[in-house]
Amino acid sequence: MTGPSITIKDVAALAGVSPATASRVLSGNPATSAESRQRVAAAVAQLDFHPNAQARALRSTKTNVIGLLLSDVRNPFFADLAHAAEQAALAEGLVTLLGNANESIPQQDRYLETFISQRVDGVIAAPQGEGSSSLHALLERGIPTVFVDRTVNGIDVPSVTTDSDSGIRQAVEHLARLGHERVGYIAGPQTTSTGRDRLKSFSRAARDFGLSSDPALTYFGDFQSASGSAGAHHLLGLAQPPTALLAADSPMAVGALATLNRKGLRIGRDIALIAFDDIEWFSLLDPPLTVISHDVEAMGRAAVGLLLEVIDGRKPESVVLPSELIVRASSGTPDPSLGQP
Amino acid sequence: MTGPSITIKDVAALAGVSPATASRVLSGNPATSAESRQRVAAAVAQLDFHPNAQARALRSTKTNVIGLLLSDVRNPFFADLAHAAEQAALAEGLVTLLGNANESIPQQDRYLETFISQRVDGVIAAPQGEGSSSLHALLERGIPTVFVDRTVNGIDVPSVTTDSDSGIRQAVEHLARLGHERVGYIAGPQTTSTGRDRLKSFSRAARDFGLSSDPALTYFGDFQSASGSAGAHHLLGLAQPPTALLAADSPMAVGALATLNRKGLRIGRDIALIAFDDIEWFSLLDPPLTVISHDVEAMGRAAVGLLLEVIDGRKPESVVLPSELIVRASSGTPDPSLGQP
DNA sequence: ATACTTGGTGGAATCGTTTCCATGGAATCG
DNA sequence: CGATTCCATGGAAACGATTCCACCAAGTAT
Repeated sequence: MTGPSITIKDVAALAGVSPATASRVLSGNPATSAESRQRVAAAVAQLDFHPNAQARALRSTKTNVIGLLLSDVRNPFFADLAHAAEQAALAEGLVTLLGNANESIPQQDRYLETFISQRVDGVIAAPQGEGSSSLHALLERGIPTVFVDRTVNGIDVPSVTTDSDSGIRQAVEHLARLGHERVGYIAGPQTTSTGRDRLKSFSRAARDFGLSSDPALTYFGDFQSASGSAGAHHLLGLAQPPTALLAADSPMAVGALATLNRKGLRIGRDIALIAFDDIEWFSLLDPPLTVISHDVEAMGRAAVGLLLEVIDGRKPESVVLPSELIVRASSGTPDPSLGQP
Repeated sequence: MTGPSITIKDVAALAGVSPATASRVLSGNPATSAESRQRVAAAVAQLDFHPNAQARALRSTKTNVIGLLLSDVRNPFFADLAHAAEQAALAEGLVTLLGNANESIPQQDRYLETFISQRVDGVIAAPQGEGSSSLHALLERGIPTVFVDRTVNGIDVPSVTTDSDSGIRQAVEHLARLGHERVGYIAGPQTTSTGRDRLKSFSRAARDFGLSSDPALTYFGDFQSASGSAGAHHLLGLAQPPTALLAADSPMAVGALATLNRKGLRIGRDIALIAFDDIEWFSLLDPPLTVISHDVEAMGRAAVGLLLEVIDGRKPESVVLPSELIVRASSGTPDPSLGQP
């Protein structure tokens, strides 16, 4: 069906030059005559030649491929991030090898091994857990790496993260002002830096603004929607249930929302709900959801920018992007009749 | 920083065998002694050897990489599809190179060229428009290709698509039963097969069930949310506005939803809304959205299955998956006071 | 015993590029 | 006008794996 594929030798032969010259023309090497350039270009067009990226990479040790490792594209936050990073990379002439770790360390390792074997020029990762062995293998090989969204303790690579603290603090203050005293927190997994940081911020803010610091008000989820449902269910079943819920990411907020709806609670009246991560349609819900928002697009772009610097051999500073509260109708005044059994 | 990388020769030397034998051990060739296997394995572990995928692919003409070309990962439908396909591929030992065409033909071509250069083992594509030049280049090279979600007229490759007709017909019948006569349709771009097929199904069903076939009731969007907003705005501004809206994909439905909310219309009472594509949180809206649902997970798996068959040199039959209406509260009885200026 | 498989092995060619090095001609300089 | 630089070029050696081919030792059939 498919004959022997056309190589640079065929192009060179047709153009009447040597493969070396053809290669120089193709790579834009200035040491070429106008004549050669023109003839090679014509031959390339005529043969519809596509250089073999494997052979090229083998010789030049540059693949123009980067690896993007994240948890789950189905999470809108990561989908936005993937889109932003991929588009930014494309603008720099890099294509993206996508790895979905599915919040699973073995699968993360699987993809990191693949990235190493593929000799990617660099890796952008939202790492799981505490430095897996493959993560160390990556760094020991000196493969340029940046972290995005999350970091790993004790691994010093440039990162672009969100300053969750400011947004969470605003959210807690907002709830406190409205008179909430018991706020349930659906936390992310404590094996991720974002999970830990956001919980810490929440606890500190709760203390600072005089909210209950009852540990029973914290439920540990896994950043996926089912755990948000379970968390809301659990928290509302407490002897002293919270009057407001704060979820550490959007899928868990969606899960919590489902539970609240199922229980017939009126959001924004019977109970307040705030989500970390803004998603386009959160503002379309009834009531619209109060959220802690951050600029995911900027995060993706920044990650690619940092990675390019690392590839260039520099050691860029990490970037921390702000977060802020966007108040909508889902966070209302607590109902005094609640929480009084 | 990073020394000369370790090659199979280093492994062979350490194991006291030839590179040929080491290679055989690594690729599971049975013509190896237990002794060699054991020694090579030990050397690989000790050196933390990762074979160079480029060199391997160059010689063996298999990359174990497939290209996945789709429109936009931010569209939950494609995110689900990407996730399903990627996981299914991974289970077969293939990694996925992701290309986001962004509903743009030049960008689609850019990625297809990349896939060709990367010598991917196969391509799963949700194609834009009518066979671009790069799409033909792909097929002329005999690169195994399957279409997913969409097809292209005149290009005969196996595909896995949704039978939109059944779902749309059910939706139209449902609306007709409720007494709706003027149903606005927010169509997808007519440069995609899904855009065309769904419009055709809608028109036919509208005629069959006695709905108005006023062409003004069809608005042509581009499968992205902004066009859904614009479409709803336009349709509601007609002299005889529709009492129900059907959007051909979920982002456009979200856009329409935003417009309806902004106009203060009560969905399910003042106006009915149905979306093609079910999204987890559509059932969480107030009111929950009536949708035409199909199994995206199955679609992704089927696409990988077909691709593997094509790679194996077979010529599999295309797969058509069913769609069905899921009635929720957003599709209600038309308000008789509407549409009577 | 001789011939003939069998199974493991190593040497060397090969995949398609890039890049080092040498070369030859034209242009520039003293 | 001869010597030097400059530039475009081609030949050939890499890059790191796989795989063809020949080989040798040991086992089996004659």
